[in-house]
Amino acid sequence: MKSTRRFGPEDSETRTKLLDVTEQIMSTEGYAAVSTRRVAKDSGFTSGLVHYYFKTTDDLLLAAYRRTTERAFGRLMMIMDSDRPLEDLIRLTSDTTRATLALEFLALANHRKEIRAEIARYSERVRRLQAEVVAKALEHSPVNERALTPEAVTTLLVVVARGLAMEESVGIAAGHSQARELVAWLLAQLVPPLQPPQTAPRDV
Amino acid sequence: MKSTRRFGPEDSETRTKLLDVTEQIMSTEGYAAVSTRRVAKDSGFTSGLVHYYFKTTDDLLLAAYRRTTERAFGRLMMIMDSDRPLEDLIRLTSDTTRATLALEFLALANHRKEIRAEIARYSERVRRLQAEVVAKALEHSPVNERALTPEAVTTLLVVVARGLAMEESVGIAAGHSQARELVAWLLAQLVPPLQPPQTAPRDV
DNA sequence: GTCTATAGTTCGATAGAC
DNA sequence: GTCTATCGAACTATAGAC
Repeated sequence: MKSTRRFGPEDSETRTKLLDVTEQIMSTEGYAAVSTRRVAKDSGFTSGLVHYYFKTTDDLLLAAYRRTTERAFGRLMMIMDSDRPLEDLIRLTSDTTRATLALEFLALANHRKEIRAEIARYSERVRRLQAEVVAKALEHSPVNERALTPEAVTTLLVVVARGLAMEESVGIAAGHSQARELVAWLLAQLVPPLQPPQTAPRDV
Repeated sequence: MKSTRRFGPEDSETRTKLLDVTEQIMSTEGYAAVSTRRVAKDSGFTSGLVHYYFKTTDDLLLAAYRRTTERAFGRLMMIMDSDRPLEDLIRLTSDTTRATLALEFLALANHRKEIRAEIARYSERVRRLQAEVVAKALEHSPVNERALTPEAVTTLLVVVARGLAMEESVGIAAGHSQARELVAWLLAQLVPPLQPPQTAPRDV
C-alpha cells in the first residue's frame, strides 16, 4: 500500500512564500495559529499545496525555524567584523520582532517533543557563534577575572537582551532602562571606550 | 433579548479544580492547548460547566494568570524575611516549571490583546515587589556605584534567572553554568558572604 | 451546580484530477 | 505545481433540562 504522495523541492519560490507567511503568522498570532489552511489562505494557495511542500504542520514549523536560524548565523558572521561587536550583538538580540519569534520557538520546543531536540541543538550552535564574537571583542580586555569567560559574558548578554525585548514587546518596562544602564556600565569596565580613559579601569 | 446565561462564584472547589487543570495543560502543552472541552475532559466535568465558570476561554486563561501571580506575590512576601533573599529570589525565579508557565503567559500576552494590558500591569507589580526584596538585601552593601540601583539589579537577576530556566527546560545548556558562576561572583561583590572576607571587596 | 444538545468553525492529512 | 474533494476530529459558545 505505497502512498502516492509527493513533496516539493527546497529551492522553490512558492516554498519561500509559504515560509514567509508562516513566520508572519507566528509573529503576530503565535505558532499555534499556524495551520496549513491558514497559511494557505494568507498566501493565496490551498492547503493541499502546503502539504505538498511540508508533509505535516510540524515540518512547516521546523522549516521556518531552520530558516530563521540560518539567517541568524549570517548576521552573526557580519558582526564578527564590526568594530563594536558587543554593541552590535546586543542591538541584534534586542530586536523585538526577532525576540518575539525566539519566544515562539522556545514555546514550540517546550510542547513538541519531535522538534525540541533540533531546536536545542541549533540554539546551542548559535550560542557558540555568539561566543566567538564576544571572545574576539574581549581579546584585549584589561580585566582579568576567573569567572569572566567569553561564554559567561555571552550567555549573560544574550539572555538579558532577549529577555528585556520579550518583555518590552508586551509592554513590560519596569526596571528596563536601569538594567540596560547597568549592563552598559559593566561592559565599559570590560572593554574600554574607543577613547581610553585617563585612569586605568579597575578589576570588575 | 436578555441572555439566560449564568456564571459561577469565585470561591468554588470546582472552579479551583478547573484552574488546576488549566495550569497543568499550559505547562505541558502550552496555552494554545487549553480549550474548554479539553479542560472539561481532564477534570471530569463537561465543557458546558467550564463555560458556566468562565464565560470564554480567554477568561479562563486570564483567571489562571491572576491566580499564578497572586501566588507569586505570596512567595515574594515570604522571601522578604529570609536571611539570604537574593539567593532565594534567584532560586525561585530559576524554577523551570514556573519559568515555563511564565513563558506561556508572555506568549499569550503577545497574541491576545485583551489580556495583554492586564498581564503587563500585573507583571510590573511583581517586579516592583521583587525590587523591594533586592533593595532590602542591598541595604548594607559596601559597593557604591551610580548604575547599581536595586531596580537594575532586580531586573538583571530576574531576567537572567528566568531566561536560563526557560532555555534549560528545552535542553539548551550552552554557557549556562558559566553564566551562573559569573552572576554569583558579581553578587558576592555586592553582598559580602556571611563570614566577611579579610580584605574589603573592591568596587564592582 | 451540572449535564445534554446543538449550530457553526476550523483543522490535518490524504487521494486524485488537472 | 496546483487545486478539489473528502473524512474525521476538535473547537466555541449558547440554550435549556435536570
